[in-house]
Amino acid sequence: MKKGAQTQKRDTYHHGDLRAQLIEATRQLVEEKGPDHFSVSEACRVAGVSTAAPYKHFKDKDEMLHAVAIQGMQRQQGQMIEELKPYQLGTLDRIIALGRVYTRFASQEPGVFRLMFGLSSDHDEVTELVETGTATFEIVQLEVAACRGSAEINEQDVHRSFQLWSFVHGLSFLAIDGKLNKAPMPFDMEFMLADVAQRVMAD
Amino acid sequence: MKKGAQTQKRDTYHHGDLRAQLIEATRQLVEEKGPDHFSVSEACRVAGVSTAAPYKHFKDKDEMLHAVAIQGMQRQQGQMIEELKPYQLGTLDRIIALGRVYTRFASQEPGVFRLMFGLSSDHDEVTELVETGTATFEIVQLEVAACRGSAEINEQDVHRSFQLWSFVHGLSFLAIDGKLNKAPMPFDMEFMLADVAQRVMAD
DNA sequence: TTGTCAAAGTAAGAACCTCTCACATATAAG
DNA sequence: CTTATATGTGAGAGGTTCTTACTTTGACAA
Repeated sequence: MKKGAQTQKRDTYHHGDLRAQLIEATRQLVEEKGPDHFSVSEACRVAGVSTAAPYKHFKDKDEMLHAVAIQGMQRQQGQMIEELKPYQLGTLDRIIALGRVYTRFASQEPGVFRLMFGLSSDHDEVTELVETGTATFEIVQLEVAACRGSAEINEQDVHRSFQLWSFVHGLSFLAIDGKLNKAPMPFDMEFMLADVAQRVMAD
Repeated sequence: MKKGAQTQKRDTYHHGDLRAQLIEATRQLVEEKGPDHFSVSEACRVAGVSTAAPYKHFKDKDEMLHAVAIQGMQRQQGQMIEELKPYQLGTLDRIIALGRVYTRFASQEPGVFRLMFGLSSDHDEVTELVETGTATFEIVQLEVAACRGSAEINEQDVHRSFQLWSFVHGLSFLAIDGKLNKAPMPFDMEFMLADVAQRVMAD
């Protein structure tokens, strides 16, 4: 008889890979209850360890959340690279694909997405988070330049990339906040992405 | 000798206007420490009452935060109406003005802005919040229609309004998250707003 | 003027929470 | 086999949210 997926039991004193399991438990709980309303002790219960255990692996609660945010950024970036594959370099479809991944990620993992951007915890100071974010934005900029037929990013490309990022970023938040379904007409995400991509990339 | 703006003293047993003062204390603290890291007891210390007092006026912590979010929405809406005044009806300048208020509000009150949108607390169920938000979006839609020279909002207007909203919403978040200053060139917010407004409103 | 009631405060405490400390146990390296 | 180190635990200090029973006070009817 299993005792609820809630709590893990273990026969060894040492855990094996507590750090990874705590991150996973944190991710789950953040998704379930939201980044606010997450508690370290609950993560401990899920992982089946004492409430003191996490502090061997993380400085504090915020660092646990940071770890989940970092993994989220990496997952998001991975999905982008994957999604680009079917499309030919230099096409608008690739820009649209990046936007699709962004909004889809937010919809599928709203808790983690909020963690990545919505919290006030000083993310500036988490270098790994900043670096992953910068790398992802680099991908966008390169795609925008490629649409011009260039491999070099110029000032206009940066500008357009920020416009695209702002748009999908806001769209994602509005989506997970449930603001889009209040519209009088059905909301067509794919059309919205394509329309904006075309407008921003137009001369 | 004043005893630090920290704690209010009072000679009467009854407070007078505790609800309002608690909301103000909450707003201050949310701004200072961020929506996460806000504590009811600290607000009580600021207001100079026992930690049980708030529960005569609010169901729980979340309801206090909701109250601040609602006031934020109302303040934002007020600023929009004010900012529109100098500009002639039906001009792009009015669209730009709305965007300017949105991003400016976020920059000036990032804590409250995050509270209004960034938290997972079920804002759907706070009718006053939803209603104010809807009313504000109505203003945007009317301006978009007016740009077409119409007083009626059609489907395309709704569509464009969502594009504009998404954009300024995302831009605001990126701004308060400090993502915009990483750019290689200086970031010109006003130009960005104007450029996007023009692109979205173009035929 | 006075009696009573409801509104709005308090003190105390239950049930959480984060994080620290001293201590226990297992693993890997010599 | 011994020992150092990494990784776990139990206990607890001090903070938090929220409830309960009690107190104070202002308002209003008699």
